[in-house]
Amino acid sequence: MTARRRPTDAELAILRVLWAQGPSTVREVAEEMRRESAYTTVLKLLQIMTDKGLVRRDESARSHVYRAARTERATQRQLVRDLADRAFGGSAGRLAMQALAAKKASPRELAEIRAWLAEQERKREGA
Amino acid sequence: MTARRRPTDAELAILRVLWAQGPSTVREVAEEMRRESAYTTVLKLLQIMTDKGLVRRDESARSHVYRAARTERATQRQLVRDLADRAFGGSAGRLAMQALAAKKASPRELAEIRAWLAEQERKREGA
DNA sequence: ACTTTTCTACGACGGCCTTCGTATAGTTTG
DNA sequence: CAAACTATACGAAGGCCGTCGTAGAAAAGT
Repeated sequence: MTARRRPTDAELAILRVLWAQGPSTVREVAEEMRRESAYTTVLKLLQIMTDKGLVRRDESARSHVYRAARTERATQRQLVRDLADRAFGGSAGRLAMQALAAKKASPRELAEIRAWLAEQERKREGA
Repeated sequence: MTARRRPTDAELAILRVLWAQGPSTVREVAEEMRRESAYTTVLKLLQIMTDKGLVRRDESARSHVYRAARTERATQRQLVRDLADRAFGGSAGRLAMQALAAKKASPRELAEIRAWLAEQERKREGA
């Protein structure tokens, strides 16, 4: 069974680059992170992440090309669920409330939430 | 400069007990966690957490009494902010959206969100 | 008093994370 | 071709985490 372990901080930092840039070589990732980590550190991490299944590696060229194995969204969901379990008694809803309370929302976010709310109510009526 | 580090998994598990039960002795915490950790493990963790400032210790009795140094709410906020930074480009709003998407909300949560939304709009009008 | 129980303190181990240096091999360039 | 460059692989070090055993003091029970 694939008991999913959550990505570590350094792994997440690399995934962020991969999501933003799309499939990349070690050099491309390292270049983007040159303030944070040396080239060989990024390489090593990517190798480990390959073993863990966090990224996929295309070895057809000499410079291997890495891509995230899971989408940003899927990973976010995993992390949210994980945090909900660890600190919110499993309630993603309470987590959401805290997140809202923590920050003023942009108009765009406000609109999204309004839309989401409307949909929830529609579902409720429908049922 | 209290560069706050986030509590580890085991530390958070202990904090959860402390928040739920209020100030407790090692035994009381360990009893609640007997499925997870041995007595001395809980003890050691609490000692480390004392050094880190995560809990406060009252040594006036032979059995020391520990209490969480920060409220559950404050810690939740910290964790939310941390996750937002690491996986949502710093946007707690986007984190909230993901959390909402991940789960059907209860009527109670729905009501809270409606209230929150109304308040946001009131603020916006006022400004 | 002595034995048993109940504490805290401490040390140590194994594991994982992150770091980077070095080795080695393939590629480009003068 | 030889030198310089660029890749991957690998090993090792240092740090923190979580685990628990053991020692030894204090208290309670008999």
